[in-house]
Amino acid sequence: MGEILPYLYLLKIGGRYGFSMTEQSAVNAHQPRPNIFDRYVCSPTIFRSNREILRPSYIPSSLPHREREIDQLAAIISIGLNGDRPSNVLVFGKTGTGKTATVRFISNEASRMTRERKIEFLYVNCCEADTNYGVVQYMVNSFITNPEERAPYNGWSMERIYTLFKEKTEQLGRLVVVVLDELDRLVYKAGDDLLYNLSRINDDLKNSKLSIIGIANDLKFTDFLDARVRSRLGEERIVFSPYNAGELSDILRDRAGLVFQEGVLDEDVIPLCSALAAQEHGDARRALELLRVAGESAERERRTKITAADVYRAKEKIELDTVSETLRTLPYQSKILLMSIIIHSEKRSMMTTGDVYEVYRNLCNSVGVQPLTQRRIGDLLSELDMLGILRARVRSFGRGGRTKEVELAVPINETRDILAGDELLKSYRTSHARVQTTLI
DNA sequence: CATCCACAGGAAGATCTGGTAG
DNA sequence: CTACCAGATCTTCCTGTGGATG
Repeated sequence: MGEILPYLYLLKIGGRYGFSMTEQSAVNAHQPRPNIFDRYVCSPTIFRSNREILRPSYIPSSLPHREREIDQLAAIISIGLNGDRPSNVLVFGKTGTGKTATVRFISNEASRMTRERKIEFLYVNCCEADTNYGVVQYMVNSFITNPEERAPYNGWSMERIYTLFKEKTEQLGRLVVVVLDELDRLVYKAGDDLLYNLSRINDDLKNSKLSIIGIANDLKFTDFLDARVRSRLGEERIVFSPYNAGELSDILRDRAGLVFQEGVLDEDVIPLCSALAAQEHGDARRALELLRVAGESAERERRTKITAADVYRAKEKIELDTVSETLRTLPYQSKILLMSIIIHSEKRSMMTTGDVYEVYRNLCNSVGVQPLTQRRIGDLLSELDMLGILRARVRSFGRGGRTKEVELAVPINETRDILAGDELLKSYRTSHARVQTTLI
């Protein structure tokens, strides 16, 4: 019998609580006695239509400053409308440069081009389906309408699910364009086996053809591909450059016109959102988010104007929300580790892997959890560094050895509070005093 | 200039999870 | 029930190393 690890159960607690109020729930609000939601369901003073238009999932009817890229991609895909197989394409660009929007735009256009659909687009986000099996399973299931026939999340062999995918593609009898968004993530995590198979699938297909559009942030990910895969996949390349502040302003103005009531935006709001987002590698997604959150905060306070101050506040809110969401969804062991770092930070802000590990072991003991090995903790520290929660850099102290120097990169008190909101708190509160004494 | 500390971090493989299939 | 699957997580074992120090 395997040992039961207690953290598996404790981990379940403290999940996500964020309920978002939908437009529909507002409809049921008129009742004889005052409803608690009344004061939130105010008259439309700020937003005039669906604020979803400001979310990244929304595909607008035109994409300003992406005409060249749209042309390039359309030229490639149009080959498919004549019954031939378009080249595989790799699309590169930083987050929020309009890669996904452009590809989706093209796929929408291609789909309504002819009455009988000649091209079937399969969109897969490789962040959500982030394993080879996961991607194929997702693609197979998007062919299947009957829920009882859907492929399971696990249990099947890779070969079985891949064969089914080939069969389904073949049955379709037309061009299938597979869009693999965030492809670099998949390759880093799961290698290029799937790409190898997909890129030569046409050898086995008679009635159908398959093309691949790979979307990636990182230009260098192709270095990790097998040479054959690299040449087959990168038949065409399109690079999206970041938007500059002026271009971001155009995008924001377009969308703001659709979403906001006339005259609610102070004139410096859009330039400010654009400037802030331009600092972050021209991320349109960020610019739109700033605008939306600023609008929501003005609405909540029942004001009729959105000001620059709202934008600055939105910026802070977004940053804080991102961090606290990351903290809340951390695995249990990482939370214990982070708590150890906080405990140590109260004495000294800089620490080495060895320091952290000692505190961590003590904390595990007092909480009653089996501690992980130092090797593993080293990896977890690197993960927390990647998430931006820590700063961990490798440093040599000569004869003092070579180690990671670790420092907390988020505010200590807020972080402790968020971690303490978890079940961990109960153990931590009771054990805190003991841990403190064992440290000295 | 060799030594040596305190790890870093790669490789391989064990263990566990949540499933299918016979 | 057993055999098997993919993937996540973690351990064991290992070689490598920057630079202060004797």
